[in-house]
Amino acid sequence: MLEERRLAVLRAIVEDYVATHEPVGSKALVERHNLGVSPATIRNDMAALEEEGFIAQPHTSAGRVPTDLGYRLFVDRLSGVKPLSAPERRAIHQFLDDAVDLDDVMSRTVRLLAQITRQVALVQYPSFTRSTIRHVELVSLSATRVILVVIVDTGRVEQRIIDCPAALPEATLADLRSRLIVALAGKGFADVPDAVEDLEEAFAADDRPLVRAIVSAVLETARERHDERVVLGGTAHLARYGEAFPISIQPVLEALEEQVVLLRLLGETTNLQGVTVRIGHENPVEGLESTSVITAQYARSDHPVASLGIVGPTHMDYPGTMSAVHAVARYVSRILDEQ
Amino acid sequence: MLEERRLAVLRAIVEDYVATHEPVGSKALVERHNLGVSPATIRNDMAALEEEGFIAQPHTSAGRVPTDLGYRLFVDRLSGVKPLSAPERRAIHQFLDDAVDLDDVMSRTVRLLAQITRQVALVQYPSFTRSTIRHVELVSLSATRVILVVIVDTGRVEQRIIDCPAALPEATLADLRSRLIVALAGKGFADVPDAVEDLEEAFAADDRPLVRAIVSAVLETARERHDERVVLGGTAHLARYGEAFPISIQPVLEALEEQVVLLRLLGETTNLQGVTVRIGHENPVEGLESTSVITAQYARSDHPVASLGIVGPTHMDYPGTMSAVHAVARYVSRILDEQ
DNA sequence: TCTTGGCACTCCGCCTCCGTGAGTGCCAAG
DNA sequence: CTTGGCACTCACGGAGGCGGAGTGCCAAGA
Repeated sequence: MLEERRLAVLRAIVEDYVATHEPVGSKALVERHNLGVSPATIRNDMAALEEEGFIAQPHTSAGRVPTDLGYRLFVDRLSGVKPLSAPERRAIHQFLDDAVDLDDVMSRTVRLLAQITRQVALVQYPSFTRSTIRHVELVSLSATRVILVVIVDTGRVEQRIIDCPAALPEATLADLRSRLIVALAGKGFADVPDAVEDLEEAFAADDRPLVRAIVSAVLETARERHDERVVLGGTAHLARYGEAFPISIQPVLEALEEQVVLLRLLGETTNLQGVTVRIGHENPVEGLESTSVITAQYARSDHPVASLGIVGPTHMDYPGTMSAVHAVARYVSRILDEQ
Repeated sequence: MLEERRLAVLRAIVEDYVATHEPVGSKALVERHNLGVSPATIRNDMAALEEEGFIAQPHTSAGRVPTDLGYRLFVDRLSGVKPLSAPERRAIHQFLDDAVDLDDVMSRTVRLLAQITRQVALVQYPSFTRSTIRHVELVSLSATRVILVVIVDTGRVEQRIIDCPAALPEATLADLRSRLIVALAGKGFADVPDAVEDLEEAFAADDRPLVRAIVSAVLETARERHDERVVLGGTAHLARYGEAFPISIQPVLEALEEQVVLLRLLGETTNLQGVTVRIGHENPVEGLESTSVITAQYARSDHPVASLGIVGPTHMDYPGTMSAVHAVARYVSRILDEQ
């Protein structure tokens, strides 16, 4: 009961601070939320909460501001699920249903997510490594150049141009193509090395260097996490918080320019009801200490294939943003299944 | 002689303002540049320059700041070419020589350009419409689904999945594939409609709906300026100018999110020694009134295929940035020719 | 043991005021 | 046309002075 009110106070502080971006005091708190006690009582609770590290004062005789720990507790135990508004649902449908191909789905998703959350949005392309190969094609461009095309069940297509060490007979190419298809179709990317291992032996000694060149290109395509492509959108939202943003937005923009960083943000997804929240210093990335990242995985045929999410200031509307991210991820999964 | 000194004064004002980002006064001017006359004389020149609209005062009794018109005159008549420094040249080589494929060239170029100019960089993918088709491939995924792959001489590969109205016999597909290759190889995209026009007639009536579906996909690929893809980098540089940036960076970030806007910026390239400069209000885009855009075309086999460039505040180092953009464009052309 | 009103205290934010100095325009003399 | 002199303007920065929001503590009441 005592403990309970303290949590209610923390919740109220988070909600008010997110709404106003200003330190919140005891008096304002009892006025806006009917807590049924006096400001003095609240002050006692606040002192306790501060002692425990959930809130802090920017300076003496100012109101309180939630700490990262405070937001964490809020997200874990205090925030209910805020259902999306009807217009938001409609926006999701309208936006994504018109997508014509995978590129389109990805770019529409990132714009959609940025728009409804009013934050920076990240969307990762379906991962190769978690997908299966649908088809492999070899097309000769010239005597010594071949283009390798790999088609994956999520709709992704990856190509790579191969320079052969010597002229490549059409017959050999045709043979290799059909063998590759047999060896790889339906396989996951992790299985590629095993699948192509013995391929070379089926060919005459003369052809082997050529075959080897092509096989190694296939292997590289599988190994190289070329797949891990992330699209970014809504960076303009960062500039919305003039001085209100804890620090300069420059380090944030810099961090977001690095594909590696984006992957790291989306990568480590520990599932909490499908949505992961990383708050402030919990982020594994330098420059994003004063931002929170909310991500969710999306799936194809119930197998997770990649993640999407948003980056925003720690003082964001967690319930609303979490359900938006969740909803978009689910809807993207549905779109992928339809195709 | 009189006219000449006035221009020298304008040049000095632009140079000082670009260096300091602070309004420049008559006294500081004679101190830093040896103009051989007294501040009072400079003041007369300044009054004349202001009258003509080349400079302005932020407020009474402040120094002068160049106007868009002033920068324009500076760029057109006053700025010499500033050669790149050795480290910059080296950076260009190191950065771009390692590129393995077109995607890699594009992403390296945008990072390079952002790094050496310290501005936001834009790089457009080689345009389909200005390229010729090297190869066309049709691969069946299932009975009714085919993937169309178009390979272009700049190294770009575009694919599209086609849903056929009925099952597609392998023989028909093979026939169509070879006819398409004959009809399209070596053609420019503008010629595609003519080239495929009569294709349908070679097939049996039963097959025609299928053929038509595929041909129209080919046409769409050619028509749709899907090609016009632009990559963006270095947005963090926008945040460098804290309050120094004329206005908020938000509208700039917003404008740069729109692919259409990026294309417009890169599109209208009126050649001035290979480099185009658009200053402040000369920009055809809302939100970029206080930025300048510097672009250059790059080529493959001496035919321009696309543009690249940078966006920065109007008070930028024009000579240095122009030669950087120019140099990178030329080097990208060279890389494309090598492949 | 918890709650509450009272009270003194702190300190940020904001306003005003004023001095300083950089910069200007004008003018008359060279 | 150039130059030094001069009066004028105005942004900027620091000092000072409130006002008010917010706190912590305490003693009394439930």
